[in-house]
Formats: sequence, structure tokens, C-alpha cells
Amino acid sequence: MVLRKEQKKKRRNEILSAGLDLFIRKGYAATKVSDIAEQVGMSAGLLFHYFGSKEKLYEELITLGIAGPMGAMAPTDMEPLEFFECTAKTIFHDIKTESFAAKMFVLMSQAFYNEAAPQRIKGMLEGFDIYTPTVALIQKGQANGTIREGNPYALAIAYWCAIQGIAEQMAQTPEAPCPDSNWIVDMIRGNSI
Amino acid sequence: MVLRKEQKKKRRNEILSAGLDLFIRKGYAATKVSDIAEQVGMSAGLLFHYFGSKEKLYEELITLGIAGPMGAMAPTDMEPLEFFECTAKTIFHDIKTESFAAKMFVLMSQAFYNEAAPQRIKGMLEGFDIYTPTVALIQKGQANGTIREGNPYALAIAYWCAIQGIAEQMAQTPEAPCPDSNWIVDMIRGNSI
DNA sequence: TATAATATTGAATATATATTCAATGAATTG
DNA sequence: CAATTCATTGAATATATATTCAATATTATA
Repeated sequence: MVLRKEQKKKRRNEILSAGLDLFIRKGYAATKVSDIAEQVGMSAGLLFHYFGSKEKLYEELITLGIAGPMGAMAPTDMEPLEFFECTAKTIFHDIKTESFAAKMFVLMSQAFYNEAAPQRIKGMLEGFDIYTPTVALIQKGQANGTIREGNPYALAIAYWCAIQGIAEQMAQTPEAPCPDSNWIVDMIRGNSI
Repeated sequence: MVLRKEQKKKRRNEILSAGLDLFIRKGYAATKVSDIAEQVGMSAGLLFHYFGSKEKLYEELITLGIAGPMGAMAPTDMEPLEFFECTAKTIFHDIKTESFAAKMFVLMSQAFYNEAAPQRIKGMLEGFDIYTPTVALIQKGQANGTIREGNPYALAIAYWCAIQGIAEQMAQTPEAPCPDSNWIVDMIRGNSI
């Protein structure tokens, strides 16, 4: 009955999952379509039946990332320190459970900063700026002493890049012990009692 | 007289420098030999006169990294916290001055963890383990209260990966403000008075 | 069951990029 | 200055990998 349709969706997801895994481990350019196909257990030719090209597959992952994990990360009107604690905890929890979300976080960071990402994807990520709202939040926190003194942009970089570095490492060697999210927050924490 | 020889050395260094720059920005696979040649201002063919292959060029960079920046980073018998403060400060200073050393640090990290690095290079980095001595140092610091409690390996990961994440970012966007090395150390600092 | 639609493969093709090479120009040496 | 060696280029070749496609198997529909 609907078997065909469900099977197709499942197969697409398998491809997306394998692609995500390989893209973050090897990078876009070094990941061969045949690698992905092999990891799924299908011929390379068949992959093109599901996704028109390697770039389309990558693009779909980025689209998922924009809609999901990254979207949920947008700063709110929470107390600044609370936001940073909460976000770090969520990401690290995802990392520990090896979730799709955590890998997606790594993929997005790579796509954003690696010059090798396809041009069209670069375009999709234009205006996807996590630093501006983060800086605003940090300034707010500095005003009430919950965030340490220092260049707010530099603090934002320290926070996100530390998380990114650790997330990438965990994606590479999932068996290694995962740092505590509080340690990251201590990097930017103020010394207000 | 010796002009030829000096010119040759200078040219080799230009290639190494351009290669290092592009490898860390795009990754090994996505960096075209013609990109490197263009950045130096020579034909792609000529590059092969200086380095037999793209891989050989990469290999020479890694060799330089092993001998230089990474070698200097090996833990000593210093006070643990002092070592971490000192190392972070040195790396961040290098980053701020956009030195060869800082880029090399990024290259080495990438070569170590990215599965796409050429196999031979992987081999060269075998046994180049920065974590074992770091863990030992952390345990020593935990014993005298200068390093916080927690899984020593996880603390080592937090420290190195945070530095790596920030270094990579700075390599990508050198105009951004650089975090303070002390912030990183605060991540692992104990609360002994 | 017969027919149509879809999934799958493996081989063929296209494309991108690494690498080679013959030819040319510039520097060095005697 | 003549001869030789080295630097350099641009075009040709080799190689790796993305992509297409005709043929076949499988599943759905009537």
C-alpha cells in the first residue's frame, strides 16, 4: 500500500544520516558520493535517484539545520547567564547522546566558516548571524555582573568556538569523555556573588 | 652567485605559506594546487618543480609543525596551572600576530582529527599524543587544588578543543577580536584560594 | 496474472583537478 | 660570449570522482 512511500522516506533519511556523518568527519570536498552510498549500502548511482547531486544532498542537510537545531539556538529574552547555561547544556546533552542535532551543529559551523562550502550554501547562510544577538546578551549580563568584563564580541567568540571545538572533537571520537557544559560557562561567568 | 639558491628557498617558503593558508581555510581536499599556485603568483606546473606533489607539500608542512610549534607545546615539569596559562598565552599571542606558528597549530589539529587527511600523514602523527601528558598534568593539578575536579581526560579535551576552536575561527576571520587566554584557563581552574 | 510504476545496479560518460612534459627564457659559469 | 644549468609556462595527459543511462528486478495496481 503505502510501503513504497515510507520506504522511500526511510531511504532518504538513511542517506541524509550517512551524509551528515561523513561530511562532518571528512569535510564536504573529501566526502565521495560513493562513500555515502557505501555507508548506506546502495550503489552510487541509486543515490542520484534520491538526491539529484552531492550538493543537493548537502543543501538539504543545511536546510534541516537552519530549520531545526540552529533555529532553536537563537537567543531569547532569558536572563543572559541562564541562556548560556541552558544552551551549552542542551548542546552537550545532544553530543553525549550522539544525536542528529549535535552533528548538525557541527555541520552548520563548518559550512559557515569553511571557505570550501558550496557557494549556494554560503548564500543560504548569509544573514544567519548568531554573534550579534549573543553580543547583546553578553552586554546585558555584563551590566548586572553575571558575565565577566571584556570585549563582548571576544567573549561571544570564546563561548561559541569552545563549544564548536568540543562538538567537533566529539563527532570525531564519540568514545571520548565529554566535558561538562558548566566548564564552558565558567569561561564567561562574572564574579558577582 | 648564491642568488639562485636563495631565490629557490624564498619561493619554496612562499608556496609553503600559501599552502598553509589555504589548507586551513578550505581543508586539504578542497584546496586546489592551482589555488596555491595562483596565490603565490606562479603556474601550477611550476609548483611541481618545487614540490613533487600536493601531498608532499602538505607533508612538509606537517613535518615543520611537528618540529616547531607542536614540539614546543609538550608538557614539562612546570606547575600544572602555570603550564596551561603559559601555553594558552603563547598560542593566543601567536594568533593575534597572525604568525606561521598559529596557523600551523590549526593545521596540525585538522590533520590529526580530520579523516580526510592523507594516510601517510596520519602515520606521521601516530604516537603524537598530546592528551596523555596533559591528563597527567591535570591530575597533578587536581591533587594540589589548582585544577578543578572532574574527569581529567574530559578537562584536557575542554582545554585543547576550546583553544583549537578559537584558533580555527581566528584563522578564518583574523579581523575579529581575540579572546583572552585567561578565560580558557578559567575553564579548568580549581577554586583553591 | 498482466501491466505499469518504481527501485536498483553496473557500466559508460562527463568533469574537475593533479601531474607531466616539451619548449622557452633567464641566470650562471667557464 | 658560448655553453650550461635552472626557472617558468602552457598545453597535454592521467586520474579520480560526480553524474547519466540503459537494462533488470521488484513492487504496486487493475
